[in-house]
Amino acid sequence: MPVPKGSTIDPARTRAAIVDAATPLLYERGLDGVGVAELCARLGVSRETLYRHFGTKGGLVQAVLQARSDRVHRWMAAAVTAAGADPADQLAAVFDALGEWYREPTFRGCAMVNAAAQHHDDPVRAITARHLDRYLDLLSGIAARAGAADPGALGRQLLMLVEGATVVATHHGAAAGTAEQAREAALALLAAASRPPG
Amino acid sequence: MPVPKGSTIDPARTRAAIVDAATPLLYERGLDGVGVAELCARLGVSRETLYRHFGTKGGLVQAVLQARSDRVHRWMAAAVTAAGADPADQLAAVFDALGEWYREPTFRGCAMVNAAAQHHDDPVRAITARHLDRYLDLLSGIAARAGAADPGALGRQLLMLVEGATVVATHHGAAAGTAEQAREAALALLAAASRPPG
DNA sequence: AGTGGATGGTACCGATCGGTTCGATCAGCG
DNA sequence: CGCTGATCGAACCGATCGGTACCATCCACT
Repeated sequence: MPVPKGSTIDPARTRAAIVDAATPLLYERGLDGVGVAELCARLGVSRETLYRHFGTKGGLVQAVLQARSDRVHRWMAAAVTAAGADPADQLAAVFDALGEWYREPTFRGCAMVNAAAQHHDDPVRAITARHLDRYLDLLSGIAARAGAADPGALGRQLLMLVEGATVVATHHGAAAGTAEQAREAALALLAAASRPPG
Repeated sequence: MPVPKGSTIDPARTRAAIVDAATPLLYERGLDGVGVAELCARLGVSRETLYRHFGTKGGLVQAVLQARSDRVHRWMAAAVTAAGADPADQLAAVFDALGEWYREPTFRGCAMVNAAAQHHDDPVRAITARHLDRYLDLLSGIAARAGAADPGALGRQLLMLVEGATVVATHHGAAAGTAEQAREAALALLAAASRPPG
């Protein structure tokens, strides 16, 4: 039964379509860079439908950010698991995936960082903070499997490389091998931390 | 002669005062988060004066960003020169300075990254790109003095740590020793690159 | 004292913003 | 068929936006 009881057209499908269509537009032009009018026009959706599903523009923004965070996380997790069991290979896979992202013509930096730079208020910050937390979990897990003495600290250092590489790639173009340099730095840190000190 | 020929009140002084007063406000609330009306009210400046000096709000934004970039660069350069001749000490001084910044209650992330996230258009991007370039020059110089095989590549890796640490500090609070972890990572990369491979 | 440029204060402009409302339309279920 | 609810399209609202115009004021130099 593709349609839930008591309704004719599936609202959940409409909602998902709106989120999917709004995501690239809000990412490219910025959360405040595109108004509701243009948003509805590009989405092929009436104003009333948008407000009935999300209540406010901020609600749509939160839904878009949450969906994007989930998507990025699934993408990264898939890249890691596809890299095999070696923690170094897994870490290299993370930065290779980032390199692919940087080379996409639509790349405009980390959507979470961009969003937080604009709306340093309420619920958006919660979403971006959770996004970074999930990233940290992924990297700390790699650090732990590599036998790092302090997986949490190494994970945070690796997270800095991930976000820093994204910032540098955003501002210095994708041509230079930003992802490759970040990967080498990450592997060097991982190797140093896996080796007992002294 | 504090006053230039042919004028009564020094316009340059007024302009500098406007830039100084607008800087923290635009940094805290975002470039688009504060309107011209409130801006003038907080600055104690009439609308006409602001537009005569900067032509448009974008002109004021560019002047503010340029001034902040200059100030940050002077601050970092001073921290480096005060650290002595050892490149490792100089690099540590950079991250210690960052740590002080992160702990300031007004810290809200890198103003250049925030600005670029909002206005990914022409002149703002030029200012932020030059800001990162100057940062890169500073770090590459340290890498070169440390005898790195590829000072440019190491400089970019260190730049990633600087910007990444700033992002993490912005989203994870200043409590955790973000700057210290970044400093250790940077020193580890510097030591590894100064040592001949193999 | 008088002159002229710099400023403050304020009203005003058109445009756009986010958000609301209303009626027509359309798809599915009984 | 008739009913119900999701949707569209467009008009509309108040607020705010960046920017302009006008005038009184004020300061510094002659």
